[in-house]
Amino acid sequence: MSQNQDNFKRGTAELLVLHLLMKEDLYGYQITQAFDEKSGGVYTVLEGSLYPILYKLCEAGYITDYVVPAGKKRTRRYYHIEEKGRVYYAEMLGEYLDITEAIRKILDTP
Amino acid sequence: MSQNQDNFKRGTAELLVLHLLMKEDLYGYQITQAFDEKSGGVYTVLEGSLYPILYKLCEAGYITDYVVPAGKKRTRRYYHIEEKGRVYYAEMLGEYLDITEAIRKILDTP
DNA sequence: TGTAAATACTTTTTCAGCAAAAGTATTGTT
DNA sequence: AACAATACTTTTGCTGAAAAAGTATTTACA
Repeated sequence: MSQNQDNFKRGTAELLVLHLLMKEDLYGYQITQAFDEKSGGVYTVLEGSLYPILYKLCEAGYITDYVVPAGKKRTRRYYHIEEKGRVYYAEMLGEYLDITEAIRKILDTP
Repeated sequence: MSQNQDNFKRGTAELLVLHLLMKEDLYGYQITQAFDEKSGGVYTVLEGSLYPILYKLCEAGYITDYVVPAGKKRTRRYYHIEEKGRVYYAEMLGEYLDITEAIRKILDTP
């Protein structure tokens, strides 16, 4: 991934995580997979980026987490979006759409 | 402008500056005005962001500059895009479109 | 059965883009 | 005369994310 693309992605991982959690509870590793699959391998979220986002969203009360056993010793930490998080998501999506629309206007592409 | 929108804009100012210069030579202050007008006041580039971008593009050989008198003591420093810059712009635009398309897919919006 | 790949999560370091802010000076407007 | 707009410059600080390295479990397969 190029330096430019890293910049263009900035801030969107948080938006996209919330979006995915709108549909169902997911655990960390599953989220990285979803990014990869849905984007056709174009959008990657590294673990070092994803987990801090999840921790931050938890602390802010936008999402909550719970642990489910997976195997004998392994656990999966699922994340669940709260109502507060849904409100925040809607707000953030609006801001994203406003900016991309402004960029589209400056580029004057249809 | 919200913190989120600041993030969503990241890297796009450089792309948009090059885009504006594709049509005509412009000087710094004029570029900040163009961002404002074209985006309907939504996308602002502060001078502290714009000028470093222009200097960097000059150093990289993507654009060149020349000074034109404006009044008795004032000058305007115009920026002109070079062929190398047009190539870089096309590349950068492709990267921008690829990422926004990937985001659109993850958001699964039409 | 052993070992490599995939799954699952964590932490640390580093860096680039940009807002914010403050400064300098000229020109136009009222 | 005073204020707003024009024109450019420099400094400081913040933040998101890449990169990288680490730990451990489970599955696939040779």
